[in-house]
Amino acid sequence: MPKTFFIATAIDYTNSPPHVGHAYEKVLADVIARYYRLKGENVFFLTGVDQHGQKVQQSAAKAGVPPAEFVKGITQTFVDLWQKLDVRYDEWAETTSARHKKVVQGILQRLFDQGQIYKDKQSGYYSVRQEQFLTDKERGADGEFGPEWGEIEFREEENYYFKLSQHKDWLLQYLDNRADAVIPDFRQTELHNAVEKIAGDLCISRPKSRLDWGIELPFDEDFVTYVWFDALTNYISFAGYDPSLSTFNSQPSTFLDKWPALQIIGKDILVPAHGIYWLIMLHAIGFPDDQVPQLLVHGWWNIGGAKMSKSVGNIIDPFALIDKYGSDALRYYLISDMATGQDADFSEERLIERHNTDLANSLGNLLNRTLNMAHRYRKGVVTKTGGDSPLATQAADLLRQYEGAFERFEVHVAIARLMEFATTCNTYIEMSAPWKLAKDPTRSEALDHVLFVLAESLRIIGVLISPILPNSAREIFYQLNVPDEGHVSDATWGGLPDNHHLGKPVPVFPRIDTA
RNA sequence: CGCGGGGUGGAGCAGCCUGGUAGCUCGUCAGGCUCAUAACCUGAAGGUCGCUGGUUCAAAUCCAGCCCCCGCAACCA
Repeated sequence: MPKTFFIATAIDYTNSPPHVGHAYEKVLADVIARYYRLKGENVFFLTGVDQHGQKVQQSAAKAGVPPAEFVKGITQTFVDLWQKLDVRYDEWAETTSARHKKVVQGILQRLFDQGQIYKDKQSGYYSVRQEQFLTDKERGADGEFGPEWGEIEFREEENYYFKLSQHKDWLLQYLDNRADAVIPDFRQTELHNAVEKIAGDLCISRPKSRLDWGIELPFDEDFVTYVWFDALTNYISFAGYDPSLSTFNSQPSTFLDKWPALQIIGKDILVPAHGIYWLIMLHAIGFPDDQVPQLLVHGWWNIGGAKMSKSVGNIIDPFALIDKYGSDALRYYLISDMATGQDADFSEERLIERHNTDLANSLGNLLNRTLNMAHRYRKGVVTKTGGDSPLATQAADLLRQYEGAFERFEVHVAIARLMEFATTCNTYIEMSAPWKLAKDPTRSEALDHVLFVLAESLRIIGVLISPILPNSAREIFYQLNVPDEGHVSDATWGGLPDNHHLGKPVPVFPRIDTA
């Protein structure tokens, strides 16, 4: 059985509904997942929600409903969004599920038994409002804690700690030995620098007296697990990991077939959550180095150069965009207009521009004019002729560059190459001027050649654009009257049969009018 | 001396890892075409690739120093 390509996104926090940033990460994962499916690989795409924790407990209390009920409502908005955006995942992670709880507790118990978790007493200044201990890092320039922390009191509290610092050297060595542990590489540099500064251990519990919306520690019923061992564990608990089997190789084959994952996360949760805590957790429970997941770190959508944030109130609602422009238009904008790993600036005008320029004017119009000419001059039937076409060579180059870009997760580059090919086809039409050939009976074969070659080019574009625009690709196939292609090998020249009857042209990407 | 990112024609960006005539979209100007979604194609104007040094036959790209902008408490991808 072939190895499964496992791709996971961060799980979203169910404290508030999704914004366009959430949408980006899931669409990026979906596009990559669809690309691997197109390559014929088994794909396991995992995404979901993080439902526990303080903020949820607070928000629920504020809304006057129990946390479980509150979380259910927010979770549904995420599910609805993925449905609307055609994000097709294979497994859905919810941290309140019994299945997940069992794995979290199993892992905690094992680490506790191994002496990796210990109890300790912490005392210091504590912010009641923020529900956290404050360190000197939180002090302002004047040496005092600022008003944002509210009431400050001195407090003593017992908690459980995970021996994080014990694994620091391992993590440094792992990062040194694997250049692509984190993509892009500057993020790996950032992580490496952060790891070198690891000083203390990791607090992994909260006393129930101040937080009870979480998973109870298996060895102490007075505490719940704090976010790290709860949320991060989802990547293995929903993939079939069995915590009762202590060695990695004894894990069930359903798990071993999938793992390790490619994990897509935002730049804010690389350090320390995923880059440090998660990787060390896996190492501590016995995952060998070659089974440590690769982290693909993406940037942020800013608004006019400023960070998108609730407090500023510049959150972009993805539902409104889908209702206005459609799922494919939003998917196209998000994926094409951001260089993977970098930040980008979100603007609705830009979304419209990219849609009109690339999809309507270039690709959509190419399909439309090709089908129109085929119907006008040849009653919709295209005939194979001898002779090579420059487009065949270009298509082969395109495929090679497209695949190369995807292997590096530079989806924006793959899209750019696709659009360049569409432009090449448009230029080809100008050069060969089919409308002139049609008037000259002696050039009949040349006309057949041009029309056939264009239809074949469009078929290939349809295949290659399907991971990004699943719905539009289907429409393109329908109008070309070819099967809904399912494999990247269909993107090689020569797939279109002779005497092929093309469908009727209907604009696939109507221009978005702003006037 | 904290960490990281960015500084490329009027605007927005790619290229930088793996040095070799500076590319894309929008905008402007001129032309062409008429199959097409007022779409398409060609050409032109417009850039000291933040600054200063260095390496090299050759630097936007590598190295050093400097300047400016952004992010690194929380909400949060």
